[in-house]
Amino acid sequence: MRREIIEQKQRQRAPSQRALATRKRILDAAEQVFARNGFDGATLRDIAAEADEAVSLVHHHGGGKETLFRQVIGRRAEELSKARIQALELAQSLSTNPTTETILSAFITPLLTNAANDIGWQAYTRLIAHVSADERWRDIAAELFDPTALRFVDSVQNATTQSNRTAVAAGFVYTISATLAHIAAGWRINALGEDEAPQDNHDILIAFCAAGMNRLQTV
Amino acid sequence: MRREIIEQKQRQRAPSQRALATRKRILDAAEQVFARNGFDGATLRDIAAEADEAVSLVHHHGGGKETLFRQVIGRRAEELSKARIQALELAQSLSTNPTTETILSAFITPLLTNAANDIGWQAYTRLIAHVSADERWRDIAAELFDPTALRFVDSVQNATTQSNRTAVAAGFVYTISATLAHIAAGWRINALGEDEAPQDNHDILIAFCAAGMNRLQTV
DNA sequence: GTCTATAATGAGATAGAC
DNA sequence: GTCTATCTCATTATAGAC
Repeated sequence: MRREIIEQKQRQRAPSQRALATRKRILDAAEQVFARNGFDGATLRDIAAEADEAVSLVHHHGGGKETLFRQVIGRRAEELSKARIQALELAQSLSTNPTTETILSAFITPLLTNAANDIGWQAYTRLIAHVSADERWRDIAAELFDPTALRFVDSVQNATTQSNRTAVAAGFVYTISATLAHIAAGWRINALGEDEAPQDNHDILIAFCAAGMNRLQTV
Repeated sequence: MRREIIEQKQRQRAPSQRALATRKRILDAAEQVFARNGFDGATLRDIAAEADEAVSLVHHHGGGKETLFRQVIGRRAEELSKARIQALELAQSLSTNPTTETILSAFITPLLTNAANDIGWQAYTRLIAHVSADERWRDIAAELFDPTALRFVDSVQNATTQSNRTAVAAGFVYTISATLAHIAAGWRINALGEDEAPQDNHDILIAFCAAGMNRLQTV
């Protein structure tokens, strides 16, 4: 019947459980491989192997390499932003003037906590590092991460009574950068610390960044 | 004559001026392209186009993609290390107890000054960022950058009378990370600062990192 | 949706004349 | 050293049977 055909175009049949599971496994695999090798270093074959699926299925669910990358980035972005905003609002409800340290902690801790417990989030963190470091993904950062980041920059500017907004923004980018190094460059910290202890201490990171921020008041 | 053939193997004819110039142009081009696109994103064809040379010449002088990459990294490493050590020793000669800020400035300023005046050094800075962020180049960092970095970690540990060496190493890695962000992520700083002014202020960076370091005394 | 097969492209590397 | 031509392989992407 004609009508059925038209309806199919408008509202496709809901995906089966198996299809959804396949799709999830492909996105999970892509997350791992992109995080490990970067966008250019990753291949659809690697991803297919990691997911134990056919290459063409990766293409089918992913919609091409770049679309797949953007899907993977987008998948956890909203959850992360919500957790950050929620932590910020909690801090603001507890004090009318939260400290710089408290604000930065609200930004950093949700990501670090997720990453500590879940290899997917751990990979996602490295993905954010790739996006943050490569201007080619500027639009992704602008769409998915900047709105939240701007709220935090506002709050920090408020907390430090800093009139130079660009300085605050710079400090915030340094903070983001240090956070990603904290997670992804543990090998370098161990090399320079001449120590095998993989000390994953959030407090050191947050103290470092908050002190740096506060110092900018007087620059 | 047999003897001539043997001599050729031992001591090859010195390269011509033209060959040296070609080689330099290829290394310069590789520096730009690797910095722009990363190791995986760069192609020998891009490099050849940038150098305006044949692809096979890139291969000839570069010795393959990875060797070329290592050559480019190695080319400026010694000069950078010397400038850093020299700045450190100067600071130490002026004061028996140089401040954290002075020490970090000795590490950061040579690179930033070079990068401000020379597009080759600017590209090189982004290359260091790639090497620092990717564990796959761990051996390069260990060989070319860690010896100098270790001297600075020692000095900072001394200046901050910090017993927890891993904390100092962590702070130092955060500092390196922030420095690279300072140079490579100006676009992000502008986005979050809601400002077009490309404020390249070294003082902000150094103040931020030194304050962060000093804060670690009490963590 | 799934899978096999294959197209189409672009990559790094090399051969050999000059 | 230089340059043209080419090899070989891995890549993304698609076609079409089930």
